[in-house]
Amino acid sequence: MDSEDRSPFGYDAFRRTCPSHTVLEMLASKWVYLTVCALRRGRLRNGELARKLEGITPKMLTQTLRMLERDGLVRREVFAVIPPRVEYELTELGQNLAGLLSQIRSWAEEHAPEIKDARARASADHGEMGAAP
Amino acid sequence: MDSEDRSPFGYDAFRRTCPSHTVLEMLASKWVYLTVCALRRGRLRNGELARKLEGITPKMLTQTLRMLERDGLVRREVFAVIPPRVEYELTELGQNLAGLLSQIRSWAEEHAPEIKDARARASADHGEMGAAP
DNA sequence: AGAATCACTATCCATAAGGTACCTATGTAT
DNA sequence: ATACATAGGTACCTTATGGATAGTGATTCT
Repeated sequence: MDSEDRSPFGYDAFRRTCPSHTVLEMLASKWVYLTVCALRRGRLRNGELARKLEGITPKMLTQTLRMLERDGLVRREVFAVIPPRVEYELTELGQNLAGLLSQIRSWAEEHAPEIKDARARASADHGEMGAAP
Repeated sequence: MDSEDRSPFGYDAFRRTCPSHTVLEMLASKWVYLTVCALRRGRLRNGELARKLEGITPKMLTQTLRMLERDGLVRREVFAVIPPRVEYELTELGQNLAGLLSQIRSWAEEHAPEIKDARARASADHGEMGAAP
């Protein structure tokens, strides 16, 4: 039965021409996850985001925010002052998504140890480079 | 307050050296989403997955499955027959995750129209190439 | 005999991620 | 007066990654 696989909306993310597939593609980015999670509890400025998202480069931050804005998940507000001030906040749609993405983040944090162990076991089974006494 | 941002597990996905950050990185792939969703209701063979995940290349399928296996989300079973028979199924950890990823998939399918509209509006505002009467 | 199934593997190329440097405009410090 | 800091970017370049194409070996189907 495939009926369980199809959403009741007529969209099917398994088909690469389906709009929902491109949505999934857009969500499949660690910076999207983290940016949306970071904005979850309120608006932030560019610099605040840059500090919160450890390791993000200005280019990736701008790119990610522009994409989220384009897709209607983030609202960008510019204040005409010097030095410039720009604030970002989630739209309603974005907040809706943020709930789910936060769950994924929590899952990642909760199960990180298990996965770390699994990886260690995998490289021990495979790599097998330790000099056994 | 940052307290709400930190999980009760001592892991913080915002820090790029945290194991949970690498877990998030691993999850940030459309093929991971779709593969885990596809295996949600039972074990499948390589070929069955290849047909279900429209557009995936054999390389990406193998790569994705190997990664999921390495991280303990998928179990791989080989039958020593000719022609070869290999089956994949979710581990308990994988099934646990599949619930969340299915929600993301449903969200993508449910909100695809809104996002499509937002994109159309964005390119209309920006592109602005239509000859206005 | 030739094609198809099956589960991969190897190779190449285009795209995307990522890093560094620089730009705008102002106020402040020296 | 020159230099620096702030803030929010853009431009340029290098390196990973994703994706396309073709091939492997053994067997069954037509």
